[in-house]
Amino acid sequence: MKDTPTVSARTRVSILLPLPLAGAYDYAVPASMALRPGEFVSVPLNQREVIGVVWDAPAEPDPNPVPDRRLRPVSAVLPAPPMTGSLRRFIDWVAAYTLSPPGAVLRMAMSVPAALEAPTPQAGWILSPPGGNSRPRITPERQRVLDVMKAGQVHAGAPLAEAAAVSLSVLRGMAENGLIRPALLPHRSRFGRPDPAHPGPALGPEQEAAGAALRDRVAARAFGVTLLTGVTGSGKTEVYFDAVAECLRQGRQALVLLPEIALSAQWLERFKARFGVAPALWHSEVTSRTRRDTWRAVAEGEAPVVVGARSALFLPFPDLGLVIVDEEHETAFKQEDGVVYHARDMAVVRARLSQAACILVSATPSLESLTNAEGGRYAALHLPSRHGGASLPEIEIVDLRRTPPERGRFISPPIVEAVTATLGRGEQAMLFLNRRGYAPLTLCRHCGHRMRCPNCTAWLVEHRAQRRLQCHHCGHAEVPPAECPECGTANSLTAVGPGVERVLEEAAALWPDARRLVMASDTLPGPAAAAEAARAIQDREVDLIIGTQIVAKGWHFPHLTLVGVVDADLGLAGGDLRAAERTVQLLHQVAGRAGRAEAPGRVLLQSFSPDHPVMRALVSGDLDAFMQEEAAMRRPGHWPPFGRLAALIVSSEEEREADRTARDLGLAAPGGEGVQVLGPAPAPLALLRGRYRRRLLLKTRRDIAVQPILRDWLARVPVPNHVRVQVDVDPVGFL
DNA sequence: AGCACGCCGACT
DNA sequence: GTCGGCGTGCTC
Repeated sequence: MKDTPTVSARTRVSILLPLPLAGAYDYAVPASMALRPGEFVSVPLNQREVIGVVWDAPAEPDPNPVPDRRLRPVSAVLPAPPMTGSLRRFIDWVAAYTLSPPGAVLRMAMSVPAALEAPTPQAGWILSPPGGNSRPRITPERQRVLDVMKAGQVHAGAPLAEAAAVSLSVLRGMAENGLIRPALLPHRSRFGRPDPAHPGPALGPEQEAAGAALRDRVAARAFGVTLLTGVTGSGKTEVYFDAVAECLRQGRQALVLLPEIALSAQWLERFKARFGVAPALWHSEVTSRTRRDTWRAVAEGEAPVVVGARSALFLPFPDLGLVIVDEEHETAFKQEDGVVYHARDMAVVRARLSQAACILVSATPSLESLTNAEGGRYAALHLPSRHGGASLPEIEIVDLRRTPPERGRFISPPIVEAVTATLGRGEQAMLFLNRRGYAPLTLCRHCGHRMRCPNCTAWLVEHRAQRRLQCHHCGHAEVPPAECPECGTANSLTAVGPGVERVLEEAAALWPDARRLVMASDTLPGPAAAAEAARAIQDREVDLIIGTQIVAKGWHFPHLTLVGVVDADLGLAGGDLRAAERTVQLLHQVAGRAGRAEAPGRVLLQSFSPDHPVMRALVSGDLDAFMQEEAAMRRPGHWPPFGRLAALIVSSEEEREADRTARDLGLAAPGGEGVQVLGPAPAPLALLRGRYRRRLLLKTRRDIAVQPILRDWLARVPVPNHVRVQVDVDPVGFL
C-alpha cells in the first residue's frame, strides 16, 4: 500500500485580492478545504481579513516564490457562487490591456462585499401538521389566520397578519401553541422574468429584417460584433430588443450598457412595454440593498436582463449571451479615474470571452466602429429611415456674422422668430447650449482680472441661481465677491459669455408666457428628476426646453419641432483629435430630438463658420461622407483608429517634480520603426485639483501593441514618491 | 486599500 | 512626560 499523498504541491493556491497589488498572493489550503478557481475566500493579510478569489495558477511559475513555511492558511470559503472562468479571464485581460494591477480590476467585480455573505433567509410561518395532542383555543383572530393560510405553504409574517387583520403577536401566540410553525420562505427573486413573447410595438419591414439578422447572431451562441446604425428615430431600440428576446429564448443573460443610466427613464418605459417587466438596473445611484440583491441575482442567473452603466461589465453573469452598447459613440463610456478603460471596447472583449453576441448601436457611430465594420471585423446593419413615417428635421445654419444677436444677447433674430412661430403653433421648442451655469467667465471691467480656480487651470463658472462661482473640475466654489479681488474696484465684475441659465434669462424676456424648463446635470439631480422632466415635456406642461448635452440623449419628445443651437462652434475649439467628430455626433443627436412624430422638425445652428466641414455635414445630413473625410485625415499620420495611442499623465503637487519626471520619461522614450513619442508638454489641464500635470503621448502603428513598450519604458524610469504616472491606453478627449 | 510603525507638536 | 498628527512601507 502506498503512502498517503503528501500535501505539498496541492496545498498552495493563488488568491487574487481586490487591492492594487502587483499580482495574486499564495496561500496554504487547510487539509479539510477543497478549493476550485473562482471560489470567494476569506484570507489573512497583515493584521486583517480580506476577501479574495481563488485565481488560476500562473502560466509561468514565480521564480522566487514565498516558501511554503511562510504561507498563511485560507480562513474560509464564502457561500457565494464562484466567479466564472470567463469573468476571471476578463479581469486579467482588462488589467493587462490598461496596465492596471489585476487586483484593482477585481475590485470593480467585487463592489458589493455584502453580496458574498449567505443571503439572510426570510422567515415566515407554515401550518402545523394536524393531529397534535394539545387543543389550543381558536379565537376569531386565530381562525381568520387559519382561513388565510394554505396548507404546506410558507407565508411571510407581515402580509399574513395584514390579510387576516390581526397583529403579529397573534402569530407568535399561535406558534407557541403549536398551531403554526416558523419556516423559511422559498427564495423568491425580486426580479421579474422579461417575457420574450410579450406583445410589443409593431415593427416596420426594415426593422423586422434587421431584427431577424440580430436574432440569428444571438441564436448562433458564438462571439460576433454587429454595428447597428440608423438615423435618429429609426427604431434601433426596438430592433435590438428583438435580439434581447432571442437571448432570453436561448436561456442566456443579456446586458445593455447605456451612457447615462440616470437619464434613461424613457428607455425603461420602452423595455417594459416590450417585455412586460422592468430589467435589473445597475449604476452608481442604486442603493446598497438593491445593489446586493442585484449582484446576487445576476450571479445566480435570476436577473435575465441587466441594464447599466459601464461598471455593469464586471457583474458576475454565469451565462452571458448578449452585450449591447447603446449610443456607442458616447465618450461617457470612457472611465477616466482608477482603472482607465473604455466600456465600449471592453464590452466587445467581455462578449468574446463569454461566447456572446455583441451589438454596438448608434445613429452617429464612432470612426473606430465604422472602420471595424468597413474592415469586415464587425457585421453592419443600417436602418435608413425614421419609424412611423416621420421625416428627418431640416437643418439650417444661422450665420452669426450676418444676423448677430442684439448687443449683450445670444439668441439671433432668425431663432427668435422661429421659436415665436413654433410656440404660436402650440408646438414645443428647444434651445441647446452645452454649457452649465450663467456665464463661463467672470472678469473685472476695470483691471481685466479673471476669476479662476485656485486648484485648476480653469475659469470659475458663475451659477447665478445659487450665487456661486464654481469650478467644474474640482469641488471649489465661492460666493461672487463684491469687489475685484485684484484691484479692489466695487461692482466691476461682469459675466462674459452665455451658459444655459443666461439663455433662460434671455428666453424669459423674449417669451414671458412660455413655460420654460432647464435640463442640465445640475438641475436634474438623479433619475427621478430626469424622469419627471421627461414626463412634463411629453404631457405638454412645458413649451420651451433649455438644455445642455443631456438633452441630446435618446429622448423622444413627440411635440418638439424646433431646436435652436446657441453655439454650434463650441466643441470645435482646442486641438482635440476628435473635436470635429464629436461635434457632428452631438449636434446631430440634438437635431434628432426635433420632429419625431407627424409634424416636421426644424433645426437652426448658430455659427461663425458656416463653411466649416462640420456645419456642411450637418446641413447636408451626409455624415458618411464626413466620416470618410475624417478617416482620410487621420490615416496618413497613423492617428486612431489607424494607429494606437497611449498617454502618460505625470502629476505632482510640486510643479518642478512633475516637470523633472516628465523630462526623465521623455529622455528614456522608446523609439524605432512605427513608434513615436510626443512631449512632454503641459497636460490640457496643466493644474487639476492642486496637482501639476504633464503629458507624454506614445503613438504606434496599428500592428504594434503599446503595452509591452509602455511596461518597458516605465520600468526604466524611477518615479519619486509624490509623483504619479497615470497610464491611459486609447485616450479620448483632450488630445 | 488598510494597518502598523515612526517621528514631531500641544495637552492632562 | 504621553496623545495623536499623518508620512512610509508592507502585506502570500
